[in-house]
Amino acid sequence: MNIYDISEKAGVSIATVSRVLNGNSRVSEKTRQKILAVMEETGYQPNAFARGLGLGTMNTVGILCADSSDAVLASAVYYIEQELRKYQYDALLCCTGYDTQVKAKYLNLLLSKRVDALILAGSNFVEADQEKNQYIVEAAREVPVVILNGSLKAPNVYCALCDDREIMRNVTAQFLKTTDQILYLFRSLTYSGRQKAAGVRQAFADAGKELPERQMLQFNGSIEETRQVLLERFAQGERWDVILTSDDELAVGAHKFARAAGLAVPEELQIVGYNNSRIAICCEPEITSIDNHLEYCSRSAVAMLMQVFDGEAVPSCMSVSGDIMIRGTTSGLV
Amino acid sequence: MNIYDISEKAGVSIATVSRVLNGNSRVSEKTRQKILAVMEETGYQPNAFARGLGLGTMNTVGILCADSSDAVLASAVYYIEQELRKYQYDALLCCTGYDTQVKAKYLNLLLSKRVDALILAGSNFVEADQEKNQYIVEAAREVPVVILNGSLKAPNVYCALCDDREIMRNVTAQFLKTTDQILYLFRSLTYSGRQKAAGVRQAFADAGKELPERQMLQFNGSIEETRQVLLERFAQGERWDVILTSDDELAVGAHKFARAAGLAVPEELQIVGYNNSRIAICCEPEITSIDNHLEYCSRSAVAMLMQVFDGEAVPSCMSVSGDIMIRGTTSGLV
DNA sequence: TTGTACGCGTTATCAA
DNA sequence: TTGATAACGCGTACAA
Repeated sequence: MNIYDISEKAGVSIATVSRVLNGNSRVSEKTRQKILAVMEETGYQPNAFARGLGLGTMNTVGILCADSSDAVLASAVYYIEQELRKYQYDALLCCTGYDTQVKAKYLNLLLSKRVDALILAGSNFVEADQEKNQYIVEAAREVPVVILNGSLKAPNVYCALCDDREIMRNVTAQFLKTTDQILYLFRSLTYSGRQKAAGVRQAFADAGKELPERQMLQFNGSIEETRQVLLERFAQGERWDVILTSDDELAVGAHKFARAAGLAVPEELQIVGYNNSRIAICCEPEITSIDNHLEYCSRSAVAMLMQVFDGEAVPSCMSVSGDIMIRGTTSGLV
Repeated sequence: MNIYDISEKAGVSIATVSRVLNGNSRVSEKTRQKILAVMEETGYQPNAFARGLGLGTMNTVGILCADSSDAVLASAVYYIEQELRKYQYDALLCCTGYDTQVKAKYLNLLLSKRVDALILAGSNFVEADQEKNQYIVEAAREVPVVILNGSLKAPNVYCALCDDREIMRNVTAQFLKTTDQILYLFRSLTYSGRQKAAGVRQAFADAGKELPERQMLQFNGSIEETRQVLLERFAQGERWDVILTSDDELAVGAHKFARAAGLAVPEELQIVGYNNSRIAICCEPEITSIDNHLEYCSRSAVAMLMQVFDGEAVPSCMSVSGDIMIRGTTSGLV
């Protein structure tokens, strides 16, 4: 059932059918009704591919993310998809993993499907080595690229992110008033990973101190493994009053470590998570966590994109504050 | 840059270009190289819409899920997307929410985009009232429909699921050897929700007992709210030796209730979760949970679909056992 | 091995 | 307000 069949049954030309289909041009009410009736009775649906061919778009946006089963990324994908749909865009989802080569490959795959834009969800897309970001810059020559939780200056690239650096500086500074036995436990040096670490360092610098190497611990493992690695360090004599983390999983690991080491939380050890995710409230006491306003950023990212589509002037970067959700694992925060 | 430009620059016809593009028909090595060179230097990419129009497919599968930020559904979506990509299919993601009307609307939206198949992720898609499933049956007249964690008998509908009923019967039966003070705490009566409840009931029936109404508690709230509602019941004098739940969030709520009520776990109260998800291991003691093999089912669902595409004979339903992951919140399970 | 010509189902332009 | 017709870019019989 195509547009010719409809035009024939309705006794009009395909041009007229197309007109009522798209509702822009003027058609007499009588013929419009006639055509609508025929469409109804035949259950006609226009062919999306032909439409795409003619218009050069199928109203589709590609979402790239490393791993949509990760709680944070899953939420981001969800918010993005919801927001896109409000504007009648479909979401083509592509999980890339963390390898740059693979990311580039999949990005180009989506591009070859003629998506109208790309949204890169997650700070892992922007690497410190600018060479490795080149594929993003090139993609932006084809379609607008929006990066969630990452910053990259290039034409046609837009970013929406949280000021991770400032909130980490803030939190660290608060603790530094009473102690500098602070461990910063982080998973990776993605874009926001680097910002967070910089915030911690800056707080130390502002206090006229320097963050000792051994108080920065990079660890990318499960909750159980995190607990283990902290226990080992503890056994070797290391002591901390505060553990800051770059995500809530690590904080849960620290929480379990505290329990295993017999340390009272927050009296003997304070713990701060990041992302304010669901698992932060699964422990007792519940974990104080930094809210990076993922939903707000995600929706804003889409909103920015729509403005770009509309040809409006859009800032290349939008940033929101991180805010502290104070719960039971801290006593020294405001 | 289209196929005509390439053919012109290479001094051949578009047919030949198309042939090297698709690599099926025979082309002399010399002209193939020539054409490839031109493609390379011009950065030519065939137009996916035109291709879709001609072939009637863009190798896209629609994934419907109520809420891709839900941990379980997010994992399902992830596994499905990964598996689809192995077979060179793209995933069009659509989050529908839990309203049947909306689900039907979005399903038809995806259909209008000419997806090659639909995958319905999550047991909430199959309702008890068959009337409400009619839109799925109709969709299956257009394209194959695969349901993950739901069962629906209809032409061109395929299901991959876990035998929730049997494992719940099994677990309940084990506890019934020593006590019948068992509370079954569940969130909703989706397809698998109904199966789980039936399993609990059957175990009671097999033991010659009947599950009292007050030992079935339907509750759809947050962890904190779950804790509250159990505390209220406890305050009213209700006592349980075991709390079985339909998902790990509810189990965490029960866990927090136990702590608040001063009940030792598992000595005074045993708790069983469902889904074997990440949050089951965030508490202390960690929560015994039923593994419904979501990854296996998800990948199998896609595999089934590919076989349907290939015209192979495929069973309309595939089922796997649920298995118990025994952890610290139980003592009476094997 | 290669080329010609048509079909796929729209949208849009230009006349009428 | 309508209709005829040319794009859109590709795949593929059929012919050479």
